[in-house]
Amino acid sequence: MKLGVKARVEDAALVERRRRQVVNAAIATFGKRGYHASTVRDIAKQAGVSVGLIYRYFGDKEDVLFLAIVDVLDSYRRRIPAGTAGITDPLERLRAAVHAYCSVIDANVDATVLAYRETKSLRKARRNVIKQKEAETNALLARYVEDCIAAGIFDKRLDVALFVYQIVMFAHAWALKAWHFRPRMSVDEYVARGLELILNPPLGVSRLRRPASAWRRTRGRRGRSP
Amino acid sequence: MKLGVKARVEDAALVERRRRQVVNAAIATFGKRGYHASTVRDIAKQAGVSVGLIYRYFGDKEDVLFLAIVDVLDSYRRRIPAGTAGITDPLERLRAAVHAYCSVIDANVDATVLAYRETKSLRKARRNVIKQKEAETNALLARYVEDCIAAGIFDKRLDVALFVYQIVMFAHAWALKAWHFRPRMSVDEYVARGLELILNPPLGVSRLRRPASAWRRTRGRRGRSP
Amino acid sequence: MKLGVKARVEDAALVERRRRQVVNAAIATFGKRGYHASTVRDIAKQAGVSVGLIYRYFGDKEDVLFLAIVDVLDSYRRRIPAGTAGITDPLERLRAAVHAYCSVIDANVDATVLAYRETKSLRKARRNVIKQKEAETNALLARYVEDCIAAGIFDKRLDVALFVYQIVMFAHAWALKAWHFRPRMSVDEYVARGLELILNPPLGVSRLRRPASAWRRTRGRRGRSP
Amino acid sequence: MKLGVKARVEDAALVERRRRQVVNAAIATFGKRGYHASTVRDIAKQAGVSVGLIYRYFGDKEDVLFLAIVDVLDSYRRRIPAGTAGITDPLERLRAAVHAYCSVIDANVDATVLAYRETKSLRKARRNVIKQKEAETNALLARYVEDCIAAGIFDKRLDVALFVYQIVMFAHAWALKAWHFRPRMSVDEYVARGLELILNPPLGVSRLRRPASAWRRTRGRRGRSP
DNA sequence: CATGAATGAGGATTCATTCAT
DNA sequence: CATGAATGAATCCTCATTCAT
Repeated sequence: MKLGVKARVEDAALVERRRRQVVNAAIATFGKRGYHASTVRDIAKQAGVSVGLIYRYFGDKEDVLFLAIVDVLDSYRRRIPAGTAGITDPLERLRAAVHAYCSVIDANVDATVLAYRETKSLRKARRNVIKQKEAETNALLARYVEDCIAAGIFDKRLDVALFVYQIVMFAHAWALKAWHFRPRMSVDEYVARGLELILNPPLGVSRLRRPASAWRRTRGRRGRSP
Repeated sequence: MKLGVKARVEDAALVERRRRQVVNAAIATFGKRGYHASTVRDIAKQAGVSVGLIYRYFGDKEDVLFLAIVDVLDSYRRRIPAGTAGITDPLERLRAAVHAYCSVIDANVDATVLAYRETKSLRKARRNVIKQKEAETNALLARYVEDCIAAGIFDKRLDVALFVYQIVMFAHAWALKAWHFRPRMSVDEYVARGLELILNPPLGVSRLRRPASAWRRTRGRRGRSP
Repeated sequence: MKLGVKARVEDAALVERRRRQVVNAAIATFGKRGYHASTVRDIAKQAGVSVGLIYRYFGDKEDVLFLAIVDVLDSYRRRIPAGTAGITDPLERLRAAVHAYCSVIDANVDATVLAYRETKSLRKARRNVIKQKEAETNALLARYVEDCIAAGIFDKRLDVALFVYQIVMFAHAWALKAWHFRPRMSVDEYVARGLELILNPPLGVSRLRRPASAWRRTRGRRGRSP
Repeated sequence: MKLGVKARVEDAALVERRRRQVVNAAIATFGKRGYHASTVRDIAKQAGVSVGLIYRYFGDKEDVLFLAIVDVLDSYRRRIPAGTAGITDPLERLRAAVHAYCSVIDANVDATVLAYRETKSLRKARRNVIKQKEAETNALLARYVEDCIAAGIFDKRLDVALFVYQIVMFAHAWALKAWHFRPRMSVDEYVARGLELILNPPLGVSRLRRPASAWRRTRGRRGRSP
């Protein structure tokens, strides 16, 4: 009864296996044609099972979408730490994390776009689960960023929350704007050029302390005295 | 027969008026419930017209979606220049453009998300029109960025293409992640904090470190020493 | 929105007409094959309309069943008074009522059986409406019976409630056991023989007053002198 | 291969036992939710066996319904004689039979209603078996009635066939109109009051009036002259 | 030009039945 | 003999689209 989705089959291992089988097919199908345009029959065919089987492992079509999206988000949370394993230098670790993030997305462009397009097709409670999953991934990145701050690599006044979102959007953009980027460069190049743009400012550049009220407008030339 | 959508009614002015009426209703309806979950009846009711009428001004439901998305994208292209009118300082103009962009999006969060979610529901030819519209908006921003470079405010080696996309994603994020940002800050604060993050690097900060294997063409140390 | 069933069409007269058309078809179809075994398509075909149309005048298949059963019961309540119009002699009026009741049932055997079989397929609230309708018909008969008592034709100690149910069951039996009776006699004969059985005792035969508690058991010899 | 229902299991005693187990579950389940609304899984669960097992002892779902209804009718035929055992007075025996009949029905209201509702769901040949069973029960009662006539308790011109049906309908009404009667009286009271109504005429009461056109063979004035 | 009643193809879902273990 | 996972035909219902008024 994982995440509120209940199966009509007991054997937990079988449920796990069948659900993976169907979810993979669903990601492929939804990813290609979208949720509403995909029929349950399409998914069944793609998964090589009968329509009936799907309904023995999922309550309804929305359940399939839900677990598909959860699966995508979980793969981020699993692979980002995997991609940074063993790296101790905080900045290199952050770079590696971004690279890992973009790589998973690159391997799952359709799935990522799916998560964006169709989360709204879920009922509220489930949208919240999705947001929670996303928050967890963001927390991973936030940790790496904070490590950089702690190590003195990034300025301590860095706007961490927004910075993390900048990274997230950068990674997601590889999927959301794949039609633009993919014909023009590899993920690796994308990451390299993107990090260049994103990282330089935090990189030890001192930020003038600014009064809290001073958001917006006039920002004087700055920093980095020689 | 604007953009390949043809009406069964002659009077051009009427066509224009009716289409606007329907498109506005469609943006509201699609934005709230999504394209597939919205019925043509929903749109008709929202627009205060009959279902039949819609089919006299649009070929089918997809036509409505198409013109709705086009309308959204056009509003960006119209309002960004409007928001920068009269500003001569290149950097301030860019800032103003970003602010304008985020403001339009703020005023049309649902519509923006709609464009993201449902562009894939259009047939290929029309998706390309949408991409073209988006490219035009991007070109607008690129122009402002290049003005900054020309004015010596940004380093001439700035990765303009990616930088523009960074801005675009930043603006879109306000809609795509509205559930996160909106409860936490105003658009104005969002723009101020975001520009802080985004603009600093192009603002001529020397880059201290480069990845061992420098992606892409060599980039010399740079610029803009005081 | 008669009886909680709502149409998606405004024109009340049209709703009335279409519903009658569909209900008639439904009574025929349900009556022949039963509710569950009849498909909405069957009903549509029988009514000479499209499936879609049915759903514009009824919320779902159960609504059709409901209005079909209501229609049957209403026809009883309408035709029994019609069959007794002008008859002033209380006993003759009761006889006429029974005859009318059995005649309507004879004209609608399938529909009557339908009401018996499928009322349980309705949700509780609607079952109660049905019961109410039935009670109204019973009240009609009860009135006629009481008139006979008032006229001194029936003994005033007659168990009216049960007597009415006896009549009701007698009438319904013509439908419920149609397979038995119909090959053996006409409704007219059925009514005549039945009334013979049913009416004789109340017909002025004095009933020994019996203590209220004496229900059941020992009933002294009566009538029937040795 | 009882009554044309064949098992895929040899052991006759086992077949008997399993079928009883399943039939009991089926009566409970069908009785509660009706035949069509009950799934084979429901029955299996209620019986504490697997779905597969049911198909080893019954050909299909209809077989289960058939044997369930047969079982109900058989219980009538078994318990009516049981309820009259040892009673020699013909009238008392008839009274006892009616009481026994109503008591079995009271103990199986759902099952009785089931037989009414769902007999039509059986194919013709089986409906005939059911009718035959019912006829056998009726024959039982007819015998008791005729004994009363033979004993001179009932008039010999009594319309036996219809009189028996009157009794049958009276008994069935306790189930068919249970929602009405059960809250108002006990079975015992029901039987007592009902017999009062039913028996009086056969008990040799003179018939005062006859319809102008006397249906059926002439019936002379009888018994009990004033 | 505007309306909205009517259509019916298409899709989600259920459940009787089979069969490998 | 017993199980229950798997199947897919069958059904309800929706909704884009048409067309007579």
